Amino acid sequence: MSDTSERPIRVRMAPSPTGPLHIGTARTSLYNYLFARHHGGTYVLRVEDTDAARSTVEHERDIIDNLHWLGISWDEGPQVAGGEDIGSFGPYRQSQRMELYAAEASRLLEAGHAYHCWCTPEELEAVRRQQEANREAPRYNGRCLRLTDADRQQFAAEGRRPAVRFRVPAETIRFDDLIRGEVEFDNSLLGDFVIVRADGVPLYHFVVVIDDEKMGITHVIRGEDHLSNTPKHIALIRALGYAEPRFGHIPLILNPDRSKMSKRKSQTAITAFREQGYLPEALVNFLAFLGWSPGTEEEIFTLDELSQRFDLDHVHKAGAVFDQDRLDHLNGVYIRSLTDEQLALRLRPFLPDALDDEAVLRVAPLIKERLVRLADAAELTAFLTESDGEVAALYGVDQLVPKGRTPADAATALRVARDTLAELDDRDFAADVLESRSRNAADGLGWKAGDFFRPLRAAVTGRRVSPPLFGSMELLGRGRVLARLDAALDKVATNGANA
RNA sequence: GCCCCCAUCGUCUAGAGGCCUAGGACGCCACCCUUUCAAGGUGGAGAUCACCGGUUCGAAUCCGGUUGGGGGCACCA
Repeated sequence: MSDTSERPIRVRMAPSPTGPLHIGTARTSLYNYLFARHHGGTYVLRVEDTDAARSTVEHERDIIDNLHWLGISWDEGPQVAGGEDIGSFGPYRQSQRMELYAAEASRLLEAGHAYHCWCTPEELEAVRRQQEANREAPRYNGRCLRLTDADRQQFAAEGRRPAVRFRVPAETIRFDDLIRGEVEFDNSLLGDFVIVRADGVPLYHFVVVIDDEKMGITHVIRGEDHLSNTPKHIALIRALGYAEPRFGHIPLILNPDRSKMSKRKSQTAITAFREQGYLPEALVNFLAFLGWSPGTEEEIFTLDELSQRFDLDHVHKAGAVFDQDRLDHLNGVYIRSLTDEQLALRLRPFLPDALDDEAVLRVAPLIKERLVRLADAAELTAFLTESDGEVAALYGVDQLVPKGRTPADAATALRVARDTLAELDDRDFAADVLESRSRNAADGLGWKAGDFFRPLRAAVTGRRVSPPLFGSMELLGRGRVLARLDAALDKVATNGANA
């Protein structure tokens, strides 16, 4: 067994384009990236698309785009947009490496480390069911290991095509996991597993081992769900005469019920987070802390800072529940750290075209402090673009009338505000003027501020998630504010009379 | 069923024998600030460190067991 510690560090991420970039894949990729950067190693992207039926170019696009979006870059990887592969260990798509896998399978076959299996899926299923009924471990019973040549000819004559099974040596496999320490498995408990399907497609456990060797991978950092697969990989590595890399298994990201995070129970696609307006900086910061900490009480880090601080010693062993509240908080922190100009730029794709760039820039500082996700901006600023009629439909009388007040009270507040506004001409119309006038009016009535401003807010914005009242009025313009006030007044009058 | 991994506030975590009557953050509650919503500030509730036993003068920290949780056992990755 060769010593990998002398080799230059090479790590990889190996996403499978059978779905959009998953939050767990993103986190594993991030850890590998940080590990490579921290140690000055090489970071490789390899696309695991052997399963042609489930892999799509759209998913590969999504994965690559979103990895870029997160700020994760790689030193070697597949060519995109008709370009060349980057790096000399390619091709970096497994679908382009099929001859290699076939050659290695033949090698194993010839050496007697693998054999043909003619069992049909139905036969296999029957055996499995029988084993379950007998409360035995579900594993291959080794039937095709004892076949005669006559049997084989018979199967071939029936038109059956054989799969290739790896003959797992009955031995104890030990390895020193980078995160979990010494781990030991008894491979005699394993059944011989398929490495090449009957249709000639090589399977994951097989190709991952071949590619990690051929690409010179020294450290395999992956999710804990692969811990029990590692003894299979090591057995394969030995049979093929490869160098054994170091393995490190990071804890899983969990659903709130502590099961492995899944699409069924949680939102897992990075694209979805992106579309909701999470900042990549926030997501990266959040993901890094799901299973790792710098060992101090600091918690806001950029990608570069993480690269400097990251090390496997501080990676946890226990799984971590994905905490949406915490992500939201972090996102707010990052949004607030943006300048108005930066925020406006990020906000642009989330706001309707009807708002021109200048309007977006004016809106940015108004909503910055209450923005959780960029997509929320659409709701916070909806009052700017909706027609007055549509806005009027959004609120009901109950929202116009504060608790403990009557419709008549609400009408008074609205009227005072409208009359105050009417005194101002367009030139004077400014938030600070309006604000001081309104406050005086509320004072004059001896009203609590909240009771006075609540009908105003509902009338002007018609929104539950409220932008700052006076800023909104200024953005809207005097004419439209007056119109909305009048509409609200009508509503209170008619509904109040009916009540 | 078999194998493996894990176990500090609801959640993310600090903690690698005495600094811990266990610290920070999110969330929650209260107050302050703002005569609006947030943001911000201050304070509070919240963990007998899963349980039992051992080692030690001393254990959240080391060892063993128990319980609980998770993962794996595909002609998916």
